[in-house]
Amino acid sequence: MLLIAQTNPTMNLPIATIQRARIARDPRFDGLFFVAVKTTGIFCRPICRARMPLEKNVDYYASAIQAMDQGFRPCLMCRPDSAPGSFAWKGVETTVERGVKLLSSRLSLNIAEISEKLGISTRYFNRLFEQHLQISPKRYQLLNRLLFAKQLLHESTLPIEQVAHACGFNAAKPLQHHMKANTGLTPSQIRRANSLKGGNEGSEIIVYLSYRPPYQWSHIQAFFKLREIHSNEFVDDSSISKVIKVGGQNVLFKALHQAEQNRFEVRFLLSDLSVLKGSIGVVKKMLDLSCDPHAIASSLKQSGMPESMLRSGIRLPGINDRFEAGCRAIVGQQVTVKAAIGQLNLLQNTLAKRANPDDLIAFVSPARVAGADLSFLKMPNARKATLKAFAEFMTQRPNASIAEWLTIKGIGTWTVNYVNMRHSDNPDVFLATDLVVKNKLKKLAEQQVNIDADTAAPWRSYLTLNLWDL
DNA sequence: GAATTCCCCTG
DNA sequence: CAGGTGATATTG
Repeated sequence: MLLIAQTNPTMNLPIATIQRARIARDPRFDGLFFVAVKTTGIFCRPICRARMPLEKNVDYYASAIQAMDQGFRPCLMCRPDSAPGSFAWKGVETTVERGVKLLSSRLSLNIAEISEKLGISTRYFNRLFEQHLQISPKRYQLLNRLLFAKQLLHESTLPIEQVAHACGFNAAKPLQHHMKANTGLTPSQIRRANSLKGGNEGSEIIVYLSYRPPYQWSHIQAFFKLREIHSNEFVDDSSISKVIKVGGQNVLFKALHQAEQNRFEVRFLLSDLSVLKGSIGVVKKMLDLSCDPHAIASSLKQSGMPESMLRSGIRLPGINDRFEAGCRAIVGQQVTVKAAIGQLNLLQNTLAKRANPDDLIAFVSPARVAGADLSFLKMPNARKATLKAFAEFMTQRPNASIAEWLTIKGIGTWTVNYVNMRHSDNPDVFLATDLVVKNKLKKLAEQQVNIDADTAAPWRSYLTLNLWDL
């Protein structure tokens, strides 16, 4: 028997395909249909590791909601009730992924603290890590620390003692010891190859971050300038400054573009060196410094994008903070960039007052927005409610996956995709439903220019960006 | 490496 | 519904 409702357009699959997908536990069908077992009253995802039920005992549903409506309860192993893309949904893979991320961005945390953040025992974390990456977390962390130390020795003038602290060591000694043991060189030998001049004035730390040219600074500069939130960031012709939150701390940075050297000179103002690595990561992400412009350009050409329209060296302007990204997306629904940014500035100015009009301060916190009366904003009431619900959600579950935001009323696929494009590390987000993108594609089609978005994979974010004016 | 948890089948 | 089987994830 087949109980798939026609309400789900993806569900026009032949029954034989569904059956085969189930037997094979084919992950490509995960989320497209659900398997309900009549004998137990439990429903699962096609990938569920549980014992395979007999064909005569199963019903198929297009959605978890439908299965639950029919009286089935979600399986405790495969969690068909969780949102696709969430941590619970993706399981072990994301745990390792998050572990790697934490390990390489928070150098001062030990393995026990990381495991705790992941919600698993250190024992299991060790095993998973070893299993997937063939290296222990401890060793991975050490090499990461040394790599970062080497970078700082080369690309900053930070004293060695402070380099050690920035890498999660308690003192210079252990850094010297491990560096010598693993690279054959001591930190001061590495430092000697550094030709950078100038000290670190006060508590300011200067780091030089290079990129692969070409880099179209004018585009990313204009993009950020147009979306500037005045008390949080400052954009001028050659630099961008912003207060970011890293590891619970506020960090001010100023990234100055130095086109001749293909790099940015980045100055950080931070109270604790342990967040330096994370801060550098944020800047790299915002300015898209790791991208390979040549690979992207050739892939965009394949999609049918005319050479004349292709902006060489275009970068994806990133947003590191998830709450900020969500706010920008929600407020930006269905309105011009200008209108949206006006409201964001109003939000920031009303709820996050600065002591001194020249100071830069952090973006308003979720708690502040959740607790505020938002009637001062000029936007539809429904959108204000969404913004507030989103802020509440973020105070409760700041680490929930972005896909889970879909459960909030007023947050749909466009909003989630926009956030994914600007915040996630996946460069393959195509905003097919975006109004500007649609209009542009239509206009191009009228001029006999047909763009096949799929062939731009895995760089479809850049295709989207190229279709926007700014 | 054992114990636990969870699922599905059969009687 | 109870009892038994098999399989995987996770822990101590």
